[in-house]
Amino acid sequence: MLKIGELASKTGLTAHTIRFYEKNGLINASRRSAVGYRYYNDSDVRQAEFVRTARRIGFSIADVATLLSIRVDKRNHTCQDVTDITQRKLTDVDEKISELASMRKTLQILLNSCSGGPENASHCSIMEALDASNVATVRRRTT
Amino acid sequence: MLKIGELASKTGLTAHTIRFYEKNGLINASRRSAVGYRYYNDSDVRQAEFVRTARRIGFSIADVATLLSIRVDKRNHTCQDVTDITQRKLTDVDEKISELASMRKTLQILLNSCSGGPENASHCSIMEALDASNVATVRRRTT
DNA sequence: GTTGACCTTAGAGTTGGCTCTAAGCTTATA
DNA sequence: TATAAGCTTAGAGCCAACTCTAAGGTCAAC
Repeated sequence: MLKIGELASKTGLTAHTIRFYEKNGLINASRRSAVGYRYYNDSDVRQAEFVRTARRIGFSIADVATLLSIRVDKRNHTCQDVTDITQRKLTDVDEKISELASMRKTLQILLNSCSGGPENASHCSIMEALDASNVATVRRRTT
Repeated sequence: MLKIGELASKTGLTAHTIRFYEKNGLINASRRSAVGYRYYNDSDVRQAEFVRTARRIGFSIADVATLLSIRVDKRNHTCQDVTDITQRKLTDVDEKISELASMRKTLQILLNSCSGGPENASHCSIMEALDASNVATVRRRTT
C-alpha cells in the first residue's frame, strides 16, 4: 500500500494532482488510515497509471472519467463506445491542427514578405499587411 | 465618428470585447461625449481593425500591444523587431502543432487497433493499450 | 412621454487543469 | 524528544481571453 507521495513518484503526478483527480472521480484510495492518510493498493495504482496515460494522450478529464466507467464494466460496454470517444478526440485534434496550420501559413507568408533587417519599420510589409485588414494581400519577397 | 456598437458591427468584435481591449490598451476612443459615450474616428477604426487582424492571425493580446507600439512609432523600430515577434509566434505554433501531431498519431494508432464493433469491450485493444501504460505496445489491426 | 435600443461602470464568472496556501496533524529518523 | 518530512482539509489563485451581470443613464422614434 502506497501513500500519496509514493503514488506520486511512481506515476509522475504530484500529490496535489492526485487529490485533484480524486475530487474529479478519476483516482481513489481504497483505504484511509485511522488519521486519514490515503493508501493505494495495486489496483488503485493501475488505475492511476491508466489515468495518467489517457491524460498524456490528450483525453480530457471528462473523457477519462467516461473511459474509467467503461473500464470497470467492460462487459456492458462495446468497442464502439471506446472508439467513439477516441474518434471524437481525433476530430478535435484535427480541428485544432487545421486552425494552427492556417495560422502557421499566414505567419510564414508574413515572414517571407519582410527582410527582417535593421532598417526602420516605416515600410515593413508585415505592418502593412496587418494594416490592410486583409492579410491575403501580402506578397512574398522576390529580392 | 462611430459609437461602440457601430464599431462593433464594423469590426466583428462585440462591444464587450472592445471595452475589454480598451482596458488592455489595444483600442481607444479618441473622444467621449459629455455623458461618457465612446466615439471612434477613422484612425481609431483602423487601429481596431489592425487589432482584430492581428488577433485572428493568432497573436496574443501582449503581442498585439507590442505590435501597436511599433505601429505608432515605426521610425524608431526595425523590421527585425516585427519579424522577431512573428518568428516567436511561428515557433509557438509549430510547437503546438507537433504536440497535437503526436497526440493525433497515438489516437490514430489506437483507432486502427480496434474494430469499433458492437462486441463488448472485455478485450478492447484500446482499453488494453491504456492499461499497458505504454501506448507504444499497441498494434495495428491486421484483420 | 413612453417605449426600446443603446450606452455607462465595476466587477464577477467562464473554461480546463491544475497549482498553491494556510494551518495544523502524523510519522520517521537521529 | 526534537526536528523534518510528509500528510490532511477547504478553498483560493492562476492562465488567457473573453463574457456577462447589475443597476442605471441616454437617445431616437413614434
